[in-house]
Amino acid sequence: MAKPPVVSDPQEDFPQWYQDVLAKAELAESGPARGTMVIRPYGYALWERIQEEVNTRIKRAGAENVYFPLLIPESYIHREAEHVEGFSPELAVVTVAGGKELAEPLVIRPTSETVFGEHMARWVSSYRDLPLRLNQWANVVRWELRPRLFLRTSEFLWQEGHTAHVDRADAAAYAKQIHLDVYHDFFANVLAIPVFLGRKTAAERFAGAINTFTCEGVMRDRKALQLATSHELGQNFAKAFDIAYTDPEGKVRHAWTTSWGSSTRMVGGLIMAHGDERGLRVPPRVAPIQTVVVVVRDEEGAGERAGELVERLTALGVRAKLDDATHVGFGRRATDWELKGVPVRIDVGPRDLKEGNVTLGRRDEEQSRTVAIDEVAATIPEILEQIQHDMLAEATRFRESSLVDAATVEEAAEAGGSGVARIPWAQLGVDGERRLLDQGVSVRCLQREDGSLPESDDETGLVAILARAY
RNA sequence: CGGGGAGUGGCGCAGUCUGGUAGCGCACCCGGCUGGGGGCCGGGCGGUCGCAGGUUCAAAUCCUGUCUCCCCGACCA
Repeated sequence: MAKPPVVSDPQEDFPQWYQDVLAKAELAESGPARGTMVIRPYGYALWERIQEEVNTRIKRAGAENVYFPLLIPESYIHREAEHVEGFSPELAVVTVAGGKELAEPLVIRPTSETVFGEHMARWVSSYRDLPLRLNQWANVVRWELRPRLFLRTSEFLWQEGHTAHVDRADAAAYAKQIHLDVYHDFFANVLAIPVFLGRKTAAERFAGAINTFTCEGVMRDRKALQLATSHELGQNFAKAFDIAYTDPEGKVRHAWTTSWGSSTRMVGGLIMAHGDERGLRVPPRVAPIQTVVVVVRDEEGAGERAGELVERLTALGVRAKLDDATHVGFGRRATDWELKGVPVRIDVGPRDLKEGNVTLGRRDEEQSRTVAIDEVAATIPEILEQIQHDMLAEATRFRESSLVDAATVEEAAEAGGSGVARIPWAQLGVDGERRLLDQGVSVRCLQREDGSLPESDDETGLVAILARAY
């Protein structure tokens, strides 16, 4: 009856636990080229759900999807000084094609500000063309020194938004809107991950940005993970690529641009924020399979009744799946669904069926219970919502328990080394930031006392959120 | 680039110090029993021990060279 442990203890050895979950829940494995990743069907199903939810929110925020090329002329990258400096070391470059040395090397996009800039410049000529709000789903390549599956792979999948606006205020407002209405909303309400919202310090900012907003999640090992960022690019790229428009007074002005992105790293974040000693736990709203109906043994019409149950659940809008692979032992299948983190499991077998019952178990609870087969389907939507709610509440409690208010830089170093520390930014300062970085503790973001997004780094009363990060 | 470690059936490992017929677990194949939490019993397939050279009657094991991979750090969504 006991549920056997199937992955290593997350308390003991978190990296090992993470590897185990990736392998045993069949999420992903390393690809042939260094730092690349093969995403397996179940891992990709999670990604597809994430994509769907993020994409819906992006469209709601008024951006349209487009597709830009993978290969970028090297000269593009060089047009924005900070941008080149930031990305040069991690570029993969194509120098030979069609059997010949290329006149100009092509870089594999590490991000697409430059190509977007080049084309946005052609599409914008009047203030009436603005704002121009574009997004693309694509793969990018950054030759990282130390890859980790999902968290930092050389090639990864992401969504990158690129927009152009008439002035600074409009660009800033949009970056903020995306940050709150797309990213923050998605993390809180779908992934059930409470995030720290804030601005990056100058040291941590995106190459070429004048401001970077970030969402920082806290993982089960109390390290921080940057889950999404939104950048105000000022006029840096607009000037480099000549994105200019004529205003109502007939004056030609450079636009103000933004960019924002979230990646397959979110899958890693999902695993590390919610996983436990039995594997992955997936919040119902993002779960590709919300309820699995397991045929224990196909006797007493269990197979048929289970099939009917799946149909009823599907009709109720539940993403349900039938597991009638009775040639595989029950224990094996139960463990596999648990590893994959399916929120609800219903076992249909001859023993319970004689009484007209089935067994219902929540992935986030130990005990399962016996319920009438005729009534179980109708209760599932509400149970799923309850699980969604409970998982966010639990993650929020965990985050609060990881957070320590530090009075001194020394205290902050101590607390940030093993959890998350909060200290007034005025007290830490750029010098303190540099000192902590030597100890592996970085400023994850600057935020207001109440946790909201500051308008600028110079606001008084800002606090710095400190932690070790992935 | 700095610091550690590992290369042995498909996967994970032991054996190396102290040379002497290549082993274990998982997976796989066959048969049977099982079946409400990774089943049990029996039988079987599969490896010239990363590569090259050397020492020796004899090398996974000792020596020399070489290649590859992993982990920690620097870089980062």
